[in-house]
Amino acid sequence: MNSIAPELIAELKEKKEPDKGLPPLELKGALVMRFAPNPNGPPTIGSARGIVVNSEYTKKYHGKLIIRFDDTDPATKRPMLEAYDWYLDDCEWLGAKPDEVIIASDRIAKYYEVAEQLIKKGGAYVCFCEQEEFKALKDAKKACPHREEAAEKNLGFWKKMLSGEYEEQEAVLRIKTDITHKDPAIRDWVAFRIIRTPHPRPQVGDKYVAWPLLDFEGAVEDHLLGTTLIIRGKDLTDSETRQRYVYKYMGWTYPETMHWGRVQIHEFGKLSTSGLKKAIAEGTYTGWDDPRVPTIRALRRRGIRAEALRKFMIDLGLGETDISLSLDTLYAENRKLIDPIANRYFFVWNPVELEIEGAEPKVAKAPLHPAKKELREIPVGTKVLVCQSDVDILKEGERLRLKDLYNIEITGISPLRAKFIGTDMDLVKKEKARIIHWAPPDGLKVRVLSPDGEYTGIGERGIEKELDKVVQFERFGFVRIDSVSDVGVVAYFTHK
RNA sequence: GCUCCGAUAGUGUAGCACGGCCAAUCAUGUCAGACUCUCACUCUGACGACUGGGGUUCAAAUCCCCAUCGGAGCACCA
Repeated sequence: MNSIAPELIAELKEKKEPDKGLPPLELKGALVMRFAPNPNGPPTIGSARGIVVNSEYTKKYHGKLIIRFDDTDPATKRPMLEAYDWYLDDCEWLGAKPDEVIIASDRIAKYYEVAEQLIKKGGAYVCFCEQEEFKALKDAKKACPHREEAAEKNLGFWKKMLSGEYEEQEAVLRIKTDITHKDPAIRDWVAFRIIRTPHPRPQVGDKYVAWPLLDFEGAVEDHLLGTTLIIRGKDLTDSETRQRYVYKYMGWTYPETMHWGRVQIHEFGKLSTSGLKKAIAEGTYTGWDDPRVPTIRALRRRGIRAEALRKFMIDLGLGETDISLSLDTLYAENRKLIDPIANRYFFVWNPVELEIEGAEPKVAKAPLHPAKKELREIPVGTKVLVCQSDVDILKEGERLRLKDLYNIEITGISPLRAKFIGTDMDLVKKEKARIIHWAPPDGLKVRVLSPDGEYTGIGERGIEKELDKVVQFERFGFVRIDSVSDVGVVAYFTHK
């Protein structure tokens, strides 16, 4: 076979190895995609999926990527002023710099225009029903009295809505769908409501009282922006059916859509943006980049590479099933990137002093990285620090190796004492003695902030030169050196 | 309750549009071993799945039906 038709073999192989990760797209024309967050908090790991998947497709198919801030709720999901920049910053970090940035609250007038046209076409009406009253009617597949009002009259009501003559809850603009639609979620949905709370953006402030809901704002924007493909969470699947009514009235073409299921991360559980906001305000977390928090900022601070996060997200694919995953895979991905470049250092947490008899002061030499020749030098006297967790399993008389230093025999547990017994590696090779790491008593104070708490101890000198770099604390894990000061070094735990 | 959607190893995923190349891919995980002056890395090996039941067919992970389980929407949130 190989000799008669090698190209067939190649073709078969190609079929067997389709695009790993994201499914290929069947495009009819140019690709325009958007990522549309509400900036009511910083981008989370969940946002990263949207950012990465959208950008991956637009990169692959030479499309256009738009980031659109859906910030049309000044009250319930109130936008956070800093978050706009955080999104742009994290997008850029993730290699997803958008071609265009749109802020919905700057474009309210455009939504008003469409609303007016819809009213004129008889596709929308101002409804004065109380919420429960309308729900009862809707559930019974019955129209409310306002539904049949003439377009002219509705136009008048609409103008009053805009000029602030109605209070909150008093009037809404509804899109006329099919009041008997088999799915109650579709029946005459709300497009605009009154909100008296000023918008946090000073450019907008109290300029408007009639605010569009997401389904309306998104419908208009996706048309205006020329979006050709929408990928979003499956919680928004019904939006498509609702929005299609607007598109039908206006004679627009609806974009293609794809949806993904909910993602839950084991390590973080069910943390909502509002829940996090509260926990931060209460001081449970130190901020939006606390290592225990599922934001992109936190991962960055911990030394996770954008490349690893991208691959992680792409490998998830686009399933509609809800998924529940562990960050282990992300860590494994990241480890592949940082292990070859991270320098190695000793860090002793919960240090215990160990006095060594018969040891001459010397300078220990250890490789900066196991694959490289460069050495780091650590001056040692007759005392070293070792981890409490190593001491816990130590027995008197045990012989062991202090890594890159020399061999000792334990002569006492408390206080901890040992005697120098040589430098020969045979102790490890023939006697299978344990090797533990250590630090000089006059080393650097180090604090490591990790998702499961804080570790404090002493690290060898040299760590202070690695500011902002990811290093490996041997037998501990990878950390990013976050700050270096007189009081010591602060590191953020990356992963094992 | 009404309306949609989904289900492949512990986890995530490929395969499903067009049934046979599938005793099912890849990654991660776990365990064992090799290497190593780290419990890291690397290498080797092992473990582990088509939700269940019917049907169609020579042939079903793939098509059809039912059941079960899971999720989403039914907001003047996004």
